[in-house]
Amino acid sequence: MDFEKKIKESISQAFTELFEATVAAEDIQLQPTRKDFEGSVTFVIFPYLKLTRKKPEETGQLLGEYLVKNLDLVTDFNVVKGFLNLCISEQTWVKLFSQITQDTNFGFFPANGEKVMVEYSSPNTNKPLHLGHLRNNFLGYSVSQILAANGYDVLKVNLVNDRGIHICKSMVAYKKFGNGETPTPGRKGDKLVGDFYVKFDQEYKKEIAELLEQYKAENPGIPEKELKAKAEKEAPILKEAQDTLRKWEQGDEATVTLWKKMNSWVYDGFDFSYKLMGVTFDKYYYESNTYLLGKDIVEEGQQKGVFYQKEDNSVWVDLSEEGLDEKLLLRGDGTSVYMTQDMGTADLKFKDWDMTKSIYVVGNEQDYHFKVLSIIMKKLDREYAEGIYHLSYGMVDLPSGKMKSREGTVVDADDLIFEMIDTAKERTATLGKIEEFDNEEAQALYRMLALGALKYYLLRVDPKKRILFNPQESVDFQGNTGVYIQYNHAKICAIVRKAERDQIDYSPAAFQSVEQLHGIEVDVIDLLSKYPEKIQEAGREYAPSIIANYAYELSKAYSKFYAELPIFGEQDEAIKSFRVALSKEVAKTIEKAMKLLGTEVPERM
RNA sequence: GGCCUCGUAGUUCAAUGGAUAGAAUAGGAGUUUCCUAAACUCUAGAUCUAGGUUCGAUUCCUAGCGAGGCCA
Repeated sequence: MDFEKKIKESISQAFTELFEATVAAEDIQLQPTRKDFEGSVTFVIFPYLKLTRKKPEETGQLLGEYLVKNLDLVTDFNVVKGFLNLCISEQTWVKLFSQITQDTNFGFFPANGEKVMVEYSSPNTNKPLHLGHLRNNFLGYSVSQILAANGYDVLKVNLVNDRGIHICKSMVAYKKFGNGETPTPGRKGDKLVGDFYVKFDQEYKKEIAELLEQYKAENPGIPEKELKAKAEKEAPILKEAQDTLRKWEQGDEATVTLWKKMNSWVYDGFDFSYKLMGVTFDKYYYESNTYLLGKDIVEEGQQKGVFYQKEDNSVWVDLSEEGLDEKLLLRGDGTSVYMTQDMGTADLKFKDWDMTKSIYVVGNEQDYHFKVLSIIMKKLDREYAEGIYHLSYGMVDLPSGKMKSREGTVVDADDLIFEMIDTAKERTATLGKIEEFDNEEAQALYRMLALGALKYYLLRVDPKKRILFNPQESVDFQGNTGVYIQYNHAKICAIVRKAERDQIDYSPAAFQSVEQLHGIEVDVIDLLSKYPEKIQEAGREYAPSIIANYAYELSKAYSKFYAELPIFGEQDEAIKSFRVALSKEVAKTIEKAMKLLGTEVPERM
């Protein structure tokens, strides 16, 4: 912010002149003044007492006097203990606000020439998307938007886990029980395939139980645990799935054809869900193309002496220097592990997109995995390794505990969104504010509100923390919610429409003469001016929650302004113009911030 | 067992080492001849425990307790 820089410079100057001490302007930290005290900006004196060799109150007094004398924009000050609170002139606020309104790129940073890749979603193709995926998708999409606003060239990618034993399980169950079923409008492809995955598990459990009885009869005296483990390995349907996987790897035509068919059903289902939730990707990767990558890197690591081979030919990396243990990179029989693949994919990504940062939006159960991946790529001197960042997020749990797709306790993504849309519809109907909407407009609004509520709910929380989701009461439409923010936008749109109708000029020229501001107006300008900092902070921390909380704070400040101060009832034309302009700027900022969260805002609601 | 993350009002979330720990919700009390009451105002309510570093700790360090996760 412009005037804060001036204050810092002046404080630095004051230290030289008053105390013969050197304090660099850029090292000086200012913070917002607490609401209970007079002033807008606060300088904390405590850390400098050794330099000034005076009591905090005295130091504050001297600095305060200096600033008032030397800086026009500081009109007054007060000192409370070690805190110097500064009052900023109202002309300064009006000027600052006027600059903001004229900056068409406010909150967007120019291209910085750096590329970044954000990998998110990364679903398995054996089941539909659920609540946990929603958190992932919203986070990934939002972080991409935030980084783009910070000037990065962002590529959003989805690495689909389309092969492996899980999809083979669905295939086996489909072959056995599918009767040639195909997706229908009422049963999307991902749901259909997911149902067969569940069916597989049911059959598998049945077979285990049967086998266990048989083994128990045959082997009296052997502990049940052992027998059960054996049954789990020997169940015919599992064998069949493993056999299917082998056939797939050998390129067996019938197997590959069925695999392709079932996956294509799933992709159609996912496309629908992604569209519904409003997320997009620039590029897809498929594990069926990447799962064999990485073996050459293992070799490279051995040659460089970073990895080593054990007697059974397995390859390992020793991470004890980093406080971790040894990690397997290639099995004795030469087959890959997940890490092998991820190493290969990391190189592939870099070849495709030459990025300085590579963000992986993946749940926190993989913290260890990504820690290791990042260390390994550094050991291999990959230039992008420093930029690897695991955006780790906590699970979304239900009151009943963890969601388990096999046990049917998942909250399905589509279902949840549709329920939210219904809730939005009901609430809107109760309020009866949109009678003039046609059906299409109404549907668009319901969707906007539903997704606004849901996205805000999942994004306002620090990603690291796990979320307890109570389907009955969690996502609200009142209070600290996405809908509250959207509501403020709609209210402002009504103001702006009226201003246009009344032909009110709210350009800077019309309000530059304003000399007196209400405290709430200063608060709103102050918040508006902080928008760019918040964008930077959110980009630095990969934290949409910072944007979400900011959007709420701004809305709340505006709401208070709206309730307490008249706009069109104001007699002074300049003030009236100013208040319209202030409203308009808040709406613009809300819209921008919400867009970074992947959320749209309505003009009426 | 080893390692990682989290622990703040009844509940869901905030707080670059700064002042009297903010919101929302649920509870209590109010506000609509005035621009959208999905709102606003007032009220009551919390830092897991014990040490340490610091002028100052929700924040950093150590130990413990509790929740979740990862690795065998």
